[in-house]
Amino acid sequence: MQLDEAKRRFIEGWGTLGSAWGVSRTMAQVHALLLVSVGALSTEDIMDQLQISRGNANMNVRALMDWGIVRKELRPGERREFFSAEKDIYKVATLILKERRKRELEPLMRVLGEINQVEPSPTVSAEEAAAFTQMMSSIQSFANLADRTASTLIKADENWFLSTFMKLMRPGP
Amino acid sequence: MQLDEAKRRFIEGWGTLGSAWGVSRTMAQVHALLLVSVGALSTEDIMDQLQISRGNANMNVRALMDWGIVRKELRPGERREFFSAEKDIYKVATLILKERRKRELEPLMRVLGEINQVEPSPTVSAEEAAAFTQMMSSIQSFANLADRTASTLIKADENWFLSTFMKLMRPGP
DNA sequence: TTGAACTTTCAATAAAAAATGAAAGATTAT
DNA sequence: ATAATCTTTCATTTTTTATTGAAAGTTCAA
Repeated sequence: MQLDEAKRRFIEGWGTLGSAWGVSRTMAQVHALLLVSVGALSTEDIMDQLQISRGNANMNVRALMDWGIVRKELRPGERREFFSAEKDIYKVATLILKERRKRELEPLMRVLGEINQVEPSPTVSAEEAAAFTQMMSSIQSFANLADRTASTLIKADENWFLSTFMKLMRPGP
Repeated sequence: MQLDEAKRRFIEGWGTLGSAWGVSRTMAQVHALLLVSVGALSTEDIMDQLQISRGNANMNVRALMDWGIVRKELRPGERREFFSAEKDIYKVATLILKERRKRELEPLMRVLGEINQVEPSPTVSAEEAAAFTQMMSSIQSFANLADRTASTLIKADENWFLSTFMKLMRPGP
């Protein structure tokens, strides 16, 4: 396969994956494009290669910077900005984990904390209230597990990340 | 807080979480409703409680059954169907993991496998081709890690799931 | 200070995804 | 076989989300 064709396919596949995980297709494609580009790209480059508008390119590149997985690169004597992606895929995973934890896990835990005590009420059976409380507790415990696991992985360096996951996969003696 | 209000908030929160993870809001809400309901619910119950149409309720309940996290419950002498959710949250997590692995990880790995050899070409620098190949390899290695981790967790029983994650969080001596 | 080069914003538009509801399809009792 | 009851489908509509592009904003050199 030719390099261009391979890149095209990767960008498409990464976009599809992104949309399955709640990331907009274009944002994932911009990320993919930067991942497979050797140097940094300008907004214009991104517009050309993905056939998207200036506003769209700008918005998505900024979103990727918010996630911490794309950096702005300034060149002396150049007015315009260039962008490059973090190439270490374990670092990328860590940064994404960090951001999703903040954006999704934290709000969930807040809600769970707010609703875990239900007042006794004459119109509701004790059984029903108990079932609810138990379900909330078990979700809370799972969320806590996820939260602590995430924070451990986030703090860890890459080698530790890898080796710990390896242990998880093949629990040794 | 009253039980009804707490349920309402949970359903809303679960729906929001779902949409951040690429699951439609309504599908997540139907799941949440079944999670916090003591008995099984009929399609009509779901329509009433979530204020959605029959077609919508039916589609989402079937999707949840495809994921393996909701079961049909038939009652003797009743024509209509009732639905109930798997209440063990670790089991739910395992079933979701299993399905997402199949739907998203496998296609990604297939694409990566197809594009990892790029033909040498006179119009492309060796450096560029090498960078691409290296990036694809590193993503492949990460995908493999994720795949093997997922399959280990899927095969594991609940206690093992918990205890292994515990080890991951607090690596002991 | 002006204007050239670039970035950002945002109201309007387009595209994609989800929801509706009526009709068609099942299933069972009579 | 027919009717009653319930489920499924799917063309249409609605809602949500993403994209565009022109205008406004910024930065800097001259």
